[in-house]
Parts: sequence; C-alpha cells; structure tokens
Amino acid sequence: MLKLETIISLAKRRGFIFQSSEIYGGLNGCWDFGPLGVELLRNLKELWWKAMTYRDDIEGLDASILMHPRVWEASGHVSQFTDPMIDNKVSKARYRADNLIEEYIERLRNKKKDALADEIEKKLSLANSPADYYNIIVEYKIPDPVSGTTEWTEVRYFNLMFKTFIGAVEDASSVVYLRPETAQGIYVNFKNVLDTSRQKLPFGIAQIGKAFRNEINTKNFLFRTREFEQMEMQYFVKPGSEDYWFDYWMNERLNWYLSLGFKKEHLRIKEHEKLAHYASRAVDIEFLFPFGWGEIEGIHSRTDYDLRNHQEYSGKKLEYFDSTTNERFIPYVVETSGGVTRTAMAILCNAYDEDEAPSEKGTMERRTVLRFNPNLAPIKVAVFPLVNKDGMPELAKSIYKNLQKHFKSVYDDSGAIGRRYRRQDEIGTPFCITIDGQSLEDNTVTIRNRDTMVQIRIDTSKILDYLKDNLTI
RNA sequence: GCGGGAGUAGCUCAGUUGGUAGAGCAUCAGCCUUCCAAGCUGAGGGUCGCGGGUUCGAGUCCCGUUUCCCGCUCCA
Repeated sequence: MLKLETIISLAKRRGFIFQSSEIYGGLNGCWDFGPLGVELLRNLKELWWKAMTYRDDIEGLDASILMHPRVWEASGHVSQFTDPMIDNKVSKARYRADNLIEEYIERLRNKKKDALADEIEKKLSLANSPADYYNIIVEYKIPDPVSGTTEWTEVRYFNLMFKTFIGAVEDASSVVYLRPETAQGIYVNFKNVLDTSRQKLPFGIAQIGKAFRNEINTKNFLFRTREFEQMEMQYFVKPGSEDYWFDYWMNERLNWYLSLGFKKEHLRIKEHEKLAHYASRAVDIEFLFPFGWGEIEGIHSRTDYDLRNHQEYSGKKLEYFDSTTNERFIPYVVETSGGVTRTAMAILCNAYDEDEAPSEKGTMERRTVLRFNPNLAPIKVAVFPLVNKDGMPELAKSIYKNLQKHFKSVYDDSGAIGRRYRRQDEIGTPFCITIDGQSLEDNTVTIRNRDTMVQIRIDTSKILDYLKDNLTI
C-alpha cells in the first residue's frame, strides 16, 4: 500500500515539491513546486487548456484575483462562506453552531418531540448572527454530544475568505478579498466575452488560476491547502438543456482523466447528496489517494443562480438573446471545476510504482519508477554517452543540444549507464537515448522505453520524429 | 480544533547513565566502465525544527512554540 510519506519524500528528494518557507520552519499548508514539479504542473495545465479551449465553443479568460467586494455578496460567499463556530469548554470539541443545532433537532424528532423540534427549527432559520446561534444553544440547553455538558464558548464567525485592503487606509471601505474560487471571474465577464467573441449558446469560458481559502485545518499534503490552483470551465446553456450538458461534461471530464493515464479503478464519480445553495445537481470526480477517496474535480449544475445574482447586484443585464427564437433569458451554467494542485498530487500517486530491473550481475533489483503519461513527464528525454570516450560524448551532446530546442531534455554522463537509467526512471522520463560504439559507425542510437526498458535502434535523423509521434506537448 | 506519533546532512536513519555529532544512499571532482543503481579515490554538506529553562556542560532532561504524518472534527 502506497504511503503518502513515500510520495512526499520522493517529491522532496527529486525537486518536485518543497515546503513553503522551509528555512523558517515552514508555513502550515503551503507548498512550493520545485524544478520538476513546476514542469509537471505546466504540462498538466497545458493539456487541460488544449482539451478545453482548442474547440469551437470555449473561450479562455484570465481574471484578476482581487475583485469588487460586491462580487462576493452576490455570489453568496460573504454570507454562506462564513461558518459560525462554537467550542465546548469541557471536551474541547469544536462545532459549527448551525450543525450542532440541526443535530439536536434531529435527535428531538427521533424522540418524537416534534413540537419542540419545530420551534427550534424556526428560530434557526431566522438566525443570522453569532448571538442568534448562541442564544438558541443556551436557551434550549443543547448539550455537547461528546461531554454531555452545556459549557459553551461564545459563537464566533469564521469566514473562509482571506481579507486584505486596497490602498493606504485599512478600514471597512477598503476591504477586498482574495478570491475563494475562480468561477466568479468568469460570471462577471460573461457579457464581455459574449459581446466580443461572437459565440452563441451553448458556449463556455475556461480559466486557470489561483484561489485562496482560509481553511480551519489543512491536511494531506497538497490535498487541503489554503492556496491552490483551479482549472475551471463554465458552460452557458439554454435553460432546460442543463441535464444533457451535465452528463456530457461529466463523461468528457472523466475521459480526460483516463486519457492522462489514471487507472480506472482509482477513479469514481460521487453524486452529492447535500447540494450547495447554488446547485441543482453536483458530482465529484474522485481519485483514490493513499488516505482514501478525494475530490479532484467537481461538475456542478449551477442553474442561473450566479448570473441572476450578479444581474441583480450590479444592475446590469446579463441576459442572452436567442435570435432564432427571439427569446431573452439568463443562461444556465454547467461548471467543471478541477483542482490543479490536487490533480498534480494524484498524478504523482498514480504514477508511482516499484518493479524489478535486471542488474549487471544478472539478478533482479528493485527500481522506483514514475509511470507518467509522457505528455505530463517533467523531462521528456535524457541523452547519455554509453562511455565517456571515443567521441561518444561529442555526438551525444550535439544530439542533446538539438533535442533541447524542442523538448525539455537532460544530458547525463555521470556514473554507470544503469545508474543513469534509474535516475530518469525515478523522475518519470519516458525516453532515454544512448550513444554507443555503433552510433559512431552508422549514425544510429538506441531509445529506451521507461516502462518496458526495451530499446529500439533508430537513425539519428529519425529521433525527433520518434519523439513527436509519442508526445503532443 | 482535539488525541496520538514524529522532526538529527538532500533522502532514510543511528546517536549509550547529559561530555564539542555518525552511517548508508544521494551530490560534486577525478578514475574505471561498451546497456540497466549500490566499483575505486577524494571532497563538500548539520548552530540536531525554532525559542526559553535546568546544568560546569544539552541532540539527550524540563517548558513553550512550529511543521509534517495518522485518527477524529470540519470541508458554503
């Protein structure tokens, strides 16, 4: 069973991922991508960008991280992204106050005390301040499920949006938020893109960018972090066709992950039982991480919730006019929201493998290999002279220099040939080219396949074609 | 946020009743090497997570703090 620590250790050792501000002791839940990690990340984003925007019906966008504060009122983040938290003084357990009350209501119903349950439920529905929640908990002596006591702290609001200030004065009027999702940058630009792109419904807008959530707890390496990157596409459709497009994008996105080399048995679709305030249907594409199943992408049917709210809050019409039917309406949205950071981590877990390779003694030795899809691999090709003499390094270097113009390549002449293959296996380089004695005579080289360790011999003039046949980026 | 575990070289770890820090691998230089790591020689690299305290003296004992892992809780 693959351990997360194995991945973290390899990622550090080979320069994929470092802890943020490591020399200062690290910063909770923040990570940096090193030389190989950034290549992996860029490849992932490039493949997504091509899959999403190299088609007729999707346009790209890159919106700013800081947005008008009213955006987050319209989206519901100011009210909904705020959790009322309460601590029990005896058990030290922490709860969301509304969840605590809801659970209590449910227990009352199980005991057939429906009248009391209804009464509390009505008050809960009206609650919109920390004091409201606190008063309900005190008034009805709601106990801590753990300790059974009613020794509670006050209710405190915990907003998951990072706050900062625009300009020199740090007061309420200058507050702005770091965006907690990239989607709103697309919605507020819906009209701009529609007006300038000559698109007709259905069409989508795709964006890759950072988002920030001030999570109470970070955990599981890159899985739950406060700063993360999303790759999102909002697909605008005619109301009534959202179910069709939901299924279409769910299949499309699942197949994309399969095309990246994700094992079928490590992916699943998980239907949401509890829907968010904006959604009429939602599924997660989940990956089986070492710590269990976790979401790497969400497909959400968001109705016209966002555009309608932005239209109301901004006072600007965000309707679409269908000239074939002369109808005017606010489009519905089907969203595909993928986590770049999480998927990068899933790719590392999915690619990690240990198998056996023959040693020069003829025995089988264990090897560590990252079986990346070649397009995702940070380094595409490594070039080695079999030995450092007889003109092999010169020929190898000239081949390497030429390949470097087209693909991320490395040159390595240090140590035995087997050791050099293993170095590349461990970082997932799909192809290794070796220049040997025969190369000097007939201008051929061997190309070794990372997964099978099988070599083929081809003419030096065919190397680039071979690589281009096996790589799309 | 709660509970448990851990933090010593880039990685994996050792370090005795408290006495000025080690190994293997990795890295670098050189040698050897004609296809799958763990051959040879040499070198660099650690204020032992950080901050206090006890002590003549702390990697080791005490307190605080931080980071990571595991389990809960949480995850509009």
